[in-house]
Amino acid sequence: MTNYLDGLNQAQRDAVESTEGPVLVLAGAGTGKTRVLTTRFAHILLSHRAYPNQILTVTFTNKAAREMRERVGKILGQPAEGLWLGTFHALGARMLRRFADRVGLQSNFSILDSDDQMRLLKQVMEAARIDVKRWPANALMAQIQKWKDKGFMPGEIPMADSTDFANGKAEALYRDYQDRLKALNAADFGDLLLLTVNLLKKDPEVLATYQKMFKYILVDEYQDTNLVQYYWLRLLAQSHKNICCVGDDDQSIYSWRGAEIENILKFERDFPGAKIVRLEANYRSTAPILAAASHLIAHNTGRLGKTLHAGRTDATGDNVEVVALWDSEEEARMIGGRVDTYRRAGQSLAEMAILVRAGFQTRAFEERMILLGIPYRIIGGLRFYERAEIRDAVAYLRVLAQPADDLAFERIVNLPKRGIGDTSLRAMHGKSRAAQVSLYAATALLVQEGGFKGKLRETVRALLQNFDHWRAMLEREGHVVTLETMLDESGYIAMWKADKSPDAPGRLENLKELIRALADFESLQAFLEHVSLVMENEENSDDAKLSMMTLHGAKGLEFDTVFLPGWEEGVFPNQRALDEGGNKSLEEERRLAYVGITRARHRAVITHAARRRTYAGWQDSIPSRFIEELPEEFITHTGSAAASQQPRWGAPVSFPVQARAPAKPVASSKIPPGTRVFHQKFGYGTVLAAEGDRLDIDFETSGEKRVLSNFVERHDA
DNA sequence: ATATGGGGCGTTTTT
DNA sequence: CGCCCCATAT
Repeated sequence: MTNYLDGLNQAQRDAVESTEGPVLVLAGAGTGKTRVLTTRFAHILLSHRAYPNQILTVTFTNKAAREMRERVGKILGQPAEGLWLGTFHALGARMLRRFADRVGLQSNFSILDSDDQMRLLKQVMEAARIDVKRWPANALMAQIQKWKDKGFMPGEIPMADSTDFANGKAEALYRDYQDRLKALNAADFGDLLLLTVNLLKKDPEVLATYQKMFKYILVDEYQDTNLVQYYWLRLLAQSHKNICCVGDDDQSIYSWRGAEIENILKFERDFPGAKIVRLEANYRSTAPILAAASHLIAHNTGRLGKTLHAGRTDATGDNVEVVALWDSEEEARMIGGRVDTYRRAGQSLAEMAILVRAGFQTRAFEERMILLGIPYRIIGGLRFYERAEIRDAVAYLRVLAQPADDLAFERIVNLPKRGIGDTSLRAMHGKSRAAQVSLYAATALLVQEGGFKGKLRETVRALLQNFDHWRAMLEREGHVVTLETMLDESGYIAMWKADKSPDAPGRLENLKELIRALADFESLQAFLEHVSLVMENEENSDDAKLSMMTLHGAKGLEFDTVFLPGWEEGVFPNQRALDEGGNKSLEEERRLAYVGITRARHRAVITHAARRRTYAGWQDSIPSRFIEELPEEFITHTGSAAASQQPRWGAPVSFPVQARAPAKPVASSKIPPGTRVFHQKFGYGTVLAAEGDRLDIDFETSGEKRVLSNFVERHDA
């Protein structure tokens, strides 16, 4: 029974066995973080320190939660059930449902997705007569989310976090928005945490319930927690203080979502007497890959400091490749070719991945793979439940489960088209406001009072009758049959069958899939919870496919071969991030690069192109500064656009550990107009003008371009 | 009430 | 470039 501890190294074992008191495990990439977490969980159980439901285990993604659940089950030798194991949001929802009445909700409240949120907010803004042209709703949404991330309820916004949005009305709009949510018996994603923390703060009984219950708390990816999540953990851990947070400050990549890297940096202060365990032996990657990643991340400041070393003896391997290409199409061709080559050499497609900075980048590769006949899968693209047809079907279910859900009702009231248009909807809204009831109830009232005319009246009456009928059916025959019947009788299925567009069959297929999935749940309620919080692209993932995903989506995964395309200034590091967050964002981009490289076990291929196709033609680009930050001795430079006559690419690096290296305007002043220069991508040219760190250069082969000064070398005659 | 077309936009990352 | 939103015509 103790063999689960075998095969752990000293540090890992320490992390597993230090069960009492606060523990921070600093786990570098590939150092067995998940293994430590799951083993620790099993250890607590098997040493009889707690029952399964007395351990709270929090992860960031559903994927991680699922994996934990599986691995724990394996150690225990039986499926792990009744656990408090899940994402912050799922666990928050669970607590909130139990005590919903204490925050003014009913326990069957709906969870809104971002689309619903936006529509609701727009309605709120309209009602407040805000000029939506001047003050865009998405900006306010972002602001509200930021407030929620920090744990502020309306009326609690400190001066420092106020905004001049809509002439200072933002906070009032936030309050309106929350009021509307409550009236709809709904919560948005942020509420799942915000309202729960508020509840724990304000209600000693609830707090005591959970504090007593959770003897042990395990937290994955602690570096990505934001303030509410931190409050949530601190409140729950206050009694037993057995909290173990696992994280890696070098992999903190969610600051845009409110993650506070500070949380991990100040753990010792928040939990006095905390023990710190460092996991530094990497068992995943070859020495060159580790060296590349370590060298790169060393350019960041303010790290807790960890030194990854190879934990395996067979860690030799090929250098990390940096491939310079002429344009983005060649990049796609080249990577497609490599994938094909490796596949023919016997490597499984399942062991290869293309990791991009932003979702749209996968498109070029998709086209290429289709052409080559290489099966691929996009991970984290449109999630299943975000597809229109799924959201429509779910909206039907929401109305069924909760008639007060106006947003769902509005979505399907005229879908398929029934002739219930704007005018009718406006009448319903009017009645709803006047009678202080939901849209659904207001519509029923209108029908009773003879509010609709002629054919419309019959249509509306029929729709309401249908819902009564389906609701009765739900009682009698269960949710699966009901959904099938409802989609059929409402005409929704017929609508797609009549649709001639090429994706209609796929949508029908998705609906079938939804019905199949529904069968796995014992209640409609449980299913709706799953759909809004958990449901992902659950492809039949048995056949080997090449994976494509964003770097964010790749965190926690590993592959034999990893392709990292688009390492160009503006793309990666991303221009927006740079514009918005300056050096702080640059460091986060660098961490993202670190995450990318460390996904690779044996082979990492970084590429960059000199010209990239954008929506409006071609755009020139220069190599990412991150490329210069890699250790030359572990890098091999190749590619059609690499300067073959140059012994080393990007040779003179004059800024050793400077984070914002290329921003130095010094270099350009040294290169006056008229100077003949050489650029790695564009070849020889003459400087036309110098401006800050940028040079306008007339290249002999490619014409006029603006480039960063430190990418050119002087070539005075 | 719906269909059609022009115009204006925007592209980071996710629970 | 393609998408979404809005205004106008039927």
